[in-house]
Amino acid sequence: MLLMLDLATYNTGEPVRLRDVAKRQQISEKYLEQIISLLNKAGFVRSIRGPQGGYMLKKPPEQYTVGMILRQTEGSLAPVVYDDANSNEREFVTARIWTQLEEAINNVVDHITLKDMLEWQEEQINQYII
Amino acid sequence: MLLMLDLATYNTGEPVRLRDVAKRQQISEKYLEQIISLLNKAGFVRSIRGPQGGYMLKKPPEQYTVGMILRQTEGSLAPVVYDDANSNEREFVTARIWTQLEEAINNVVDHITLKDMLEWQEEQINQYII
DNA sequence: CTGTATTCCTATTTGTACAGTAGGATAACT
DNA sequence: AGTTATCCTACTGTACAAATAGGAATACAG
Repeated sequence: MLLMLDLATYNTGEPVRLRDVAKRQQISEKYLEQIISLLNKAGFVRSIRGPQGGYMLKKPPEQYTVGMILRQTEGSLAPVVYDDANSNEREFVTARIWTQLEEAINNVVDHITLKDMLEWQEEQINQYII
Repeated sequence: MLLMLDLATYNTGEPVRLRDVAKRQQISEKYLEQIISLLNKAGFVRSIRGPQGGYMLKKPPEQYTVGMILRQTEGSLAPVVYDDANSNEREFVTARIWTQLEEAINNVVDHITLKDMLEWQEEQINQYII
């Protein structure tokens, strides 16, 4: 999440190195590698190898929702993965709760884009100035 | 959760033994002991020791929300516990997302009562008859 | 064409929270 | 007194995210 937000923040046309993201977000470079690998395979970012290489968002920030990103980097968004094989009588009622929760969660994360987050960052910076 | 639903289902005035809950819900009795201990300390159930003992809901099913129960049995409901100590600039934006998620989740679980779940159970049983 | 910077790949370790196990102490009914 | 149930506390297992580690592949710069 912070990784994608960082790429959006430095979305200048020049590729962004993981080393810089790691330094800014205080996350180990090795860990970022694994996360970005998923985002790369999902086609969310463009990677450029070698010196002056790095990563860039493929699309503008408003086209990435938090949901899209989390679904790639975490597995599912549901607090409990609903297992069809266990859909017996005993769990029918709890399954109904998980479904409602999943809908509520999706409704939040699918309506927040990277652009929204960039704007929140702006607001925060302005707070310090005033 | 299934434990409280079971107590609600067999809410006749007679105490319900954990052994019976364990058998019905296929959860180990020893595990149920630990869960009910939390619910007991929270004042949600009345316990009666000795032979013919067991547990009973203190209040009618419509006065227990899923949120109340989960907050006792699980720790917090938030997918990530928001740590004030880390509320620095870096996490300001993500904290805002967690807050929105928490609100959405609470909005779901605080509006489902044990009575609702009992009714869902009824619906399910009727399905099999028809 | 060589050296260096970066992504890429895969395996291993660690931390942690939830689920489950175990053994016995305490209380109350008959 | 003996049995039935709750009560208490400590330990074990397991699954998953977070983090670490070492090296292979690629591409630029001189």
